[in-house]
Amino acid sequence: MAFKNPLFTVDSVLFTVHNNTLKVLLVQRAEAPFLGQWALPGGFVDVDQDANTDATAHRKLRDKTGFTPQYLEQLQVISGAQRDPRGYSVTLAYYALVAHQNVSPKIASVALAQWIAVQDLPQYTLAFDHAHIIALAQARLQQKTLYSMIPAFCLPERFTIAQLQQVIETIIEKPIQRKSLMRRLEASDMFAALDEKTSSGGRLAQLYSIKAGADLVNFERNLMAKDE
Amino acid sequence: MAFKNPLFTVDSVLFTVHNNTLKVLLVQRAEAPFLGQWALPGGFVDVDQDANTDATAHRKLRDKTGFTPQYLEQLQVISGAQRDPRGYSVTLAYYALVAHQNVSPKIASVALAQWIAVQDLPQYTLAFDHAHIIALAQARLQQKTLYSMIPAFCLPERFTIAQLQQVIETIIEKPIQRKSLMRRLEASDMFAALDEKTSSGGRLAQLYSIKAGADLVNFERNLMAKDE
DNA sequence: AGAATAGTGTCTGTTAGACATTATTAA
DNA sequence: TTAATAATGTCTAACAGACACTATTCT
Repeated sequence: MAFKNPLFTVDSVLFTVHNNTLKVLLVQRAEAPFLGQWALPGGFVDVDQDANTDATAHRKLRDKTGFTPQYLEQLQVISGAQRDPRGYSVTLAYYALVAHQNVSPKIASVALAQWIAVQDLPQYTLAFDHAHIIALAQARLQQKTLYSMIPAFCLPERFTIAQLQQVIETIIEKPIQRKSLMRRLEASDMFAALDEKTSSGGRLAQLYSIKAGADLVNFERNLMAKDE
Repeated sequence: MAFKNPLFTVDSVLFTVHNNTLKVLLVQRAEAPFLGQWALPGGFVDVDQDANTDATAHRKLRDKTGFTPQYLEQLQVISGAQRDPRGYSVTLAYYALVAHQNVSPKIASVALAQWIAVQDLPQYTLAFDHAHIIALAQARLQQKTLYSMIPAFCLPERFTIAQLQQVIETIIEKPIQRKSLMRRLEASDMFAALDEKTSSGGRLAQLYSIKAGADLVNFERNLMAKDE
């Protein structure tokens, strides 16, 4: 076979929500090209270690955060001759979600990894076309938030409806009706109401958790069909 | 970098609808492994010819059909050590749509390519995990048919609502309401009513075509939310 | 006229949006 | 008691499903 095999890498856009801000995990590149610049965590498939590319994405994230994300899904492949100075490259991008407090301590200990607010990204120069990949991932996350409970994977194990609402509103950058959220939470059958409530300044709030082994439910309609 | 680069290939699941049957284009493999068996059209990226992997998919389909599909979209990456006897492999699968009469004559002249009804696939032994990839593509096509006009890309340039309805019902394997389809056709603004009608046994039917440069519209709800 | 197919009118069902009302807690 | 937050009740809006009805064409 006379074909030059293009470079194949796996990169992940790991999101979290903290302080009503959507953040993405970036690492400082330790080698050329783009040495020292911020980039998505990722790298080459290790054919001896990784059962498949999902395993590659998980392994690379674990190396940087010490943790496995609560949600991980393929985004898309980006490819071309110009996007990597080393030559023609093919990158499989994933996007992932994690609760902020799950990884926060670990991150702090790795000086080369850092959460950066998506809204601040214009102030950074990212390696490769990683800014573009993050934009694709954000758009996909926003879209999926309209028809699923995917934002629940940004929350700690026990959480309130108000917390879920906050995370959703942070992701889609629009307010939603609490009532609509409660209806969906009920209908999805993904969550269990715990025998516990939590104090929040007024009436105690019911705590929920994701049922063990619950699949992500897709609703038949989107929230917020209207533009504002 | 000490990593063995895995094999990277691009394969496409090209669908069409003919005689109320969903069909997929398969080609007979001309080389080992799986020599002579039916497989998806695809192959290696040619870094000198292909601007990106989309171009690879297009080129491979053009080689087999002489035509460019009306619609082409990434499906997902499938990877692992066991799926190709030559070793660890990574395949980017696309799915694509074309109007049957656009490629039919060309196919006939290429003995190595053939349309096979999806419902007949259990009778065939496909190369690699291509049967699995086709199943993934079919599921995605069905899902997307519920919230977009994607089936329009299986139709000739000028078509009637009845034809569109037939194609949709073939893809999702369920009947839909003609009225609902008309409402969506109107709302989507993707189609132009031509100054022409066509005879079909009764009242003449309005002909439509996809507006030049029209983007595929996504609706806010799915059709057929109910299971039957 | 009658059969066949195209297109419309309109009522129902479901679920999201809006927002008022009630419930519960801490200070 | 008051402020704050949680939860519910309920009306409206949008749009898909159902299906009757009208329109147009051919034989």
